[in-house]
Amino acid sequence: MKEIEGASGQQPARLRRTPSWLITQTATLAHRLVSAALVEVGATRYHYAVLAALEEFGPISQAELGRRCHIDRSDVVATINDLVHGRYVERRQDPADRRQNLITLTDAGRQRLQHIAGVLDTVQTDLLAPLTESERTTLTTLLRRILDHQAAGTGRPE
Amino acid sequence: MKEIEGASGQQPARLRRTPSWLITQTATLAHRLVSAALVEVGATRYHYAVLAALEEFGPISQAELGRRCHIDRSDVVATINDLVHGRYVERRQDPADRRQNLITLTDAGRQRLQHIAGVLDTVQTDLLAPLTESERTTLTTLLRRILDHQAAGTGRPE
DNA sequence: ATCAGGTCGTTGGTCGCACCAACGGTTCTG
DNA sequence: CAGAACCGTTGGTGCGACCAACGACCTGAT
Repeated sequence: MKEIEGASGQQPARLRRTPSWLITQTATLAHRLVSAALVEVGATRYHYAVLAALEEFGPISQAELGRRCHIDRSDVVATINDLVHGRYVERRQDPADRRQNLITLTDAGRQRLQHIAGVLDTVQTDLLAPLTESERTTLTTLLRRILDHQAAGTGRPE
Repeated sequence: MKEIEGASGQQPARLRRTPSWLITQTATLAHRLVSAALVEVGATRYHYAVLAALEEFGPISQAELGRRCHIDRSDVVATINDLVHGRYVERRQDPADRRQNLITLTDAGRQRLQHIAGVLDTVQTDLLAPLTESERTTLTTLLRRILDHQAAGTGRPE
């Protein structure tokens, strides 16, 4: 038998009061759920980000993809390799600027994105279960504020 | 010169609407800031967590430390090794149960914790700069709710 | 008293993510 | 035309989170 003793497993209060700790902790949790879900469909976070960017912005270069999704150029290469291999995107040299590759989303890619988005949506509702609808938007807003602030003002100019 | 062009670097809206994405994104940001700060004092997240737990709960076994801080047993080993090497904790076998090591915080360790906490505090205020005081507590509360819910109800019983 | 099953510390890996340095090819700019 | 800047690519680093397996040890049921 297991006997769930509630007395033992308590976290240090100091950690519970440290926002950055809570953020990374929550991220770890989200990470676990998202990863587990993505692994099942053979995808990765980078796949999702890149597909989403391509859907929204159309054919675009790898460097631009990296900038928009905050992914390192070198990691974009591997991601595109994967996606090309799965026929989700096409990579071809931009005739107008032979330094660049133009990445194009295929129909299969669009489907793929839809699929992954669905998977993530499921995880989302699971993760945010304890929050009301308005709380979720509040959380989203606060996080966005932090990110935008850091992107614009302090820190790197995105 | 750098010329901060604001027109190019926009993120896909799909990502901006995906909470789990925002969370991991924010975590990455927090991670970057925290790491940079911790590296300067030669510490790591695990160090902080372990020290905080020892301060709050007194002498305790490595397994228990792992449980309280959500750190894998094997990673606790390395962390304690580091801390022992820096004279911040002492590791000795529990005479009552020779399977366990009892980890004790030293005075230097207490100081160390204080120091690290100060560093993290600085990062915190930087990270949460765009939020008002009440917004910060809101954020903290929401994150806590998510974590507690997952720890208690769904998922693992902590 | 014994023995199976559980716990603990430890070793030795794996994997994803974020990042950096450097290279050749290309384009832009002075 | 020369140098600066940019692109894709290769190769490598480091942290954080995990997992499997081992010997030593404790405990409970028989």
